[in-house]
Amino acid sequence: MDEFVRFCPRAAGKKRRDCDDCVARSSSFCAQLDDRGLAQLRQMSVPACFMKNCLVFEQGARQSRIYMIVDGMAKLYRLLPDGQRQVTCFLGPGDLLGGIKTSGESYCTVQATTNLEVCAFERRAFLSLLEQYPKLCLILLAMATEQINAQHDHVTLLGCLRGDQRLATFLLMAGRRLPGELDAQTVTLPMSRADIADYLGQTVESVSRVFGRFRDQGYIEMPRPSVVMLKNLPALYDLAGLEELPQRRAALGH
Amino acid sequence: MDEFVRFCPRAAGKKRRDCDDCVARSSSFCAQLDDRGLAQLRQMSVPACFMKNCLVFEQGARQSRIYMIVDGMAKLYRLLPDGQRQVTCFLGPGDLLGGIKTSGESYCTVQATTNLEVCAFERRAFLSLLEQYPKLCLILLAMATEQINAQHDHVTLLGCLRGDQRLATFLLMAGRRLPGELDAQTVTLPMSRADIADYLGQTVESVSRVFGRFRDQGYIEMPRPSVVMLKNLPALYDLAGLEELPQRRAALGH
DNA sequence: CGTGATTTTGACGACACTCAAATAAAGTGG
DNA sequence: CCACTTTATTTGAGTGTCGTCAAAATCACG
Repeated sequence: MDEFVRFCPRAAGKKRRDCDDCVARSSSFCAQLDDRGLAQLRQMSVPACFMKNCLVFEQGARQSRIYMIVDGMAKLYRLLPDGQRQVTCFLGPGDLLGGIKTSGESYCTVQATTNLEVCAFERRAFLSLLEQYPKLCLILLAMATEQINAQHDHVTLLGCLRGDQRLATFLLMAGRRLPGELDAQTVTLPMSRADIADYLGQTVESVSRVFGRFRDQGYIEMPRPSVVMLKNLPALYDLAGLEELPQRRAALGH
Repeated sequence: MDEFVRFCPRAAGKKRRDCDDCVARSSSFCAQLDDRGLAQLRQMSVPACFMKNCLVFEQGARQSRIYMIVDGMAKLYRLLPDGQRQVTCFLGPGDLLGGIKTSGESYCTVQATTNLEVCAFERRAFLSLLEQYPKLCLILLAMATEQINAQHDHVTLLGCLRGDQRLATFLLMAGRRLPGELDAQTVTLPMSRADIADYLGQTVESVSRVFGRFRDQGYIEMPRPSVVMLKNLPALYDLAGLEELPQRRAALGH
């Protein structure tokens, strides 16, 4: 446990959070374990902390641990040789960091977007638990499938949408995910404009311009850059375009 | 089995392929099963066929079957309400169609890019086999993780690269995957320009222009549009940019 | 060999990027 | 707590890339 404290001084004095108080207990794979399994999992887990901007994993490095986010947000990105960056996803409470890939090589860099509270597992111990609990494996498979769908969404966003449509989609996504009502009017963005830009495949300037246009059009208000109040949800949904699943048949080929 | 024949008349008279002759036997999850498991899997599987351009799954439809590609290529795509299309990936021999998601809802449309030979499983039977063979589940998890990585690559391609870089990446990818040597000079593209464009997030015209420029620059030769000879691999690799993993540290944040 | 679909090419316009500077916000030390 | 420094965000002007529309050339198929 000592080892983890260095990531976050505040972790030192902190009492361990009870599993029953943990978001993951109901939302993540923990929810599917029986009491014995949970006890086993808890025994092999260690609470840990990463400060904002801390690197959790680095692209190409071996990783011997797996983390589950308990609180905060992390971003996952790739760096290109020419210095460009692509943020592939933002992960929050209940999400796993480190994947399950056998090789143990990380193709992505994972960085704490906010201060991060996690539950840490030794990769090897976690894998052996997997073998004992086939059901757990199915759950991870379901989680992986969801991840794939999320990536498909992202690909579609990048491949098909204009800048304003991308940001509208992003804001609605953030509104649904972050604390607040479902009809969320106020969204607190835990990431910088640069993070958003690199997620949306655009430059900071372009993203900022769209923010400005949304403000001028009355779609949003921004008391601070990180606080966005969605004042015209219909307009944003209309822009986003990815939301409703099209029911019509493929008119292509055949 | 009757039912499957309608997809492809040619399947009717065809003798069942022996598992030992199947690409998947060595490359896909079949490789990891013991004799008993393979026998069980084989018993519950049915050979099937889809003709070129046939829809295997439709976006939003329930799917009661899972297919493994034995021969040919399929494309996976999403349709947007406005008619735009995003091809999220091309799948080949050894790849699974239909995912394992519990809901059984397909978020993507799957269409045969070439005539397709598959091995069909009832979803329910397949899932019960999963519970019997925990190891199989781990393999699927590994496959899913690979898919996620592939999607990350795609996201990065769409988010960071210019048109010429995208096509260069695509051609090299195709060269590595399709039949032919590793130093493949000649690539036979089994998909149309429209498919490539929708995969690369561009219009047919833009893609065609890049093809033309590559030809003019001597990077490639095209006896026919579907046959591309890579004449200057270094130049293409240089353009692609995604290939080499950057070893340098993140200079961001922290 | 003729027909229809795919692919290529051209001209023009819109969107997003680059570079540069101003403004606002956040962090630091007195 | 305030002035100062540093960083993040916004705004502006000019350019390049890619999309749109239209037409020609090529390819695939019967």
